[in-house]
Amino acid sequence: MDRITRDTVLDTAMRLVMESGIENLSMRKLAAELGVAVTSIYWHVGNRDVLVDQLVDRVIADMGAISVDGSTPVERVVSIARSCRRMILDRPHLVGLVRERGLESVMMLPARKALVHEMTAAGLHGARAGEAVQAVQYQIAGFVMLERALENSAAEPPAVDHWRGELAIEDPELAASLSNVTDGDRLFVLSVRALVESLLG
Amino acid sequence: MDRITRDTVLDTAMRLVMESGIENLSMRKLAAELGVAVTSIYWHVGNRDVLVDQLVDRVIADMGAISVDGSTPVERVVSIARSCRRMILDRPHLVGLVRERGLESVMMLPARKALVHEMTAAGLHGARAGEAVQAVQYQIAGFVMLERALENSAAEPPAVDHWRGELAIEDPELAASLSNVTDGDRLFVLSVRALVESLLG
DNA sequence: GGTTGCTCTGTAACACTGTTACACCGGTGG
DNA sequence: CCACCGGTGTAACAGTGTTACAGAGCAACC
Repeated sequence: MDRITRDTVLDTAMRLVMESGIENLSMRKLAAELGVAVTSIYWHVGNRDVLVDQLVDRVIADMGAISVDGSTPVERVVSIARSCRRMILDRPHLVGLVRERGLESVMMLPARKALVHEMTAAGLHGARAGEAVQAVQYQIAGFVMLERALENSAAEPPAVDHWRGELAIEDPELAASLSNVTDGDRLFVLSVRALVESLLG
Repeated sequence: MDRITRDTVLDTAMRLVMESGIENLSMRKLAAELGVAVTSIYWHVGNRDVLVDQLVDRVIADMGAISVDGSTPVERVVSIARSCRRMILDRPHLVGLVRERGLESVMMLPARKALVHEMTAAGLHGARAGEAVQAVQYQIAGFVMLERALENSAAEPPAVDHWRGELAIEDPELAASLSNVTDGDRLFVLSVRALVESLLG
């Protein structure tokens, strides 16, 4: 009946993903939502993989520039990391998308340019600067991915208690700090600042 | 024909996972490998989810104690982190297993006890020590998860070149250091050492 | 007008996946 | 003998990605 376009397909797919996540997006559901047969989608986008790739591209493309502020180099890098983390967490479907397609590296790209700039401005050059950039990138992306994974599994604690009993911490404040659900932003900033202070010092 | 046991099911499942990964483990393949109908597996283990949970438990259980050496506190924590990373990377199927079941937290448990010990021995107490332990744990688990994800997608680079051209780095050595495939162990040790030196300093 | 050719859509199928209702078979206890 | 129960098999349900094939609609050319 009504003709569909590659763009309308991507629009609807994006909407479905934002509503119920990538794990609930199927070609048949997408076709039904468009009021069309499955084959039309395949004709327009080709594949489920390229469909998801296109969605990743869209999300990446509409990520605004990351903000950099702070007077000291450390504070500027920390602000880059924070901005990057917020950007990713503000798009909850992004992590699922890149994970399904193995495109985790694109999550590290936004910060790359700004980090290179700050590192060289802070006096690092050559391989030293490259390693510093990569270290911070890995910390940002790794932290965010892990954070998202943990928040999904926080409801059902793991069945393995092999380790819980072995801890036997005498320091009550330390034990409380470990058993508390972590304040993500606080731990993130603390970690990044510690890392960067050491890399730049 | 031949009776099967919960243990034989788990043994065979573990073997199949080690051979071709969790993503290629299906109840029917497992049943065929056991020479039995699917329903028998369901009778013995109940579910696919509990099956995977059992496999995770097995892998976790056979992880030996992590080794701690080094004279300074920093070196000892770094050695803990390295040992933990090796333990995870030596079990390539582990990451897939915990990821499928959302049990990423179990990957951080082995290091917990040793890290608490070292942090308190280094003079940290209370919430400070707790935050330090969590920071290092997040860095270890996040780094390893990201590392594994990136090595799988290294073959097919992402289709997004929005950022590649924007970089325009003048420092050739820096550019080379960023485009090179990263030496995982080197970057990992460098990052952990930087983080820990700052946390303990 | 008739015919060809291209774009796009629909039907129906293939080969999978996890899961389960139900029948059956063999042994053990009453 | 018979009933029960642990364990197995058959066959199905609902869902997934993907595709071979047939057909509509429309433009262009003879």
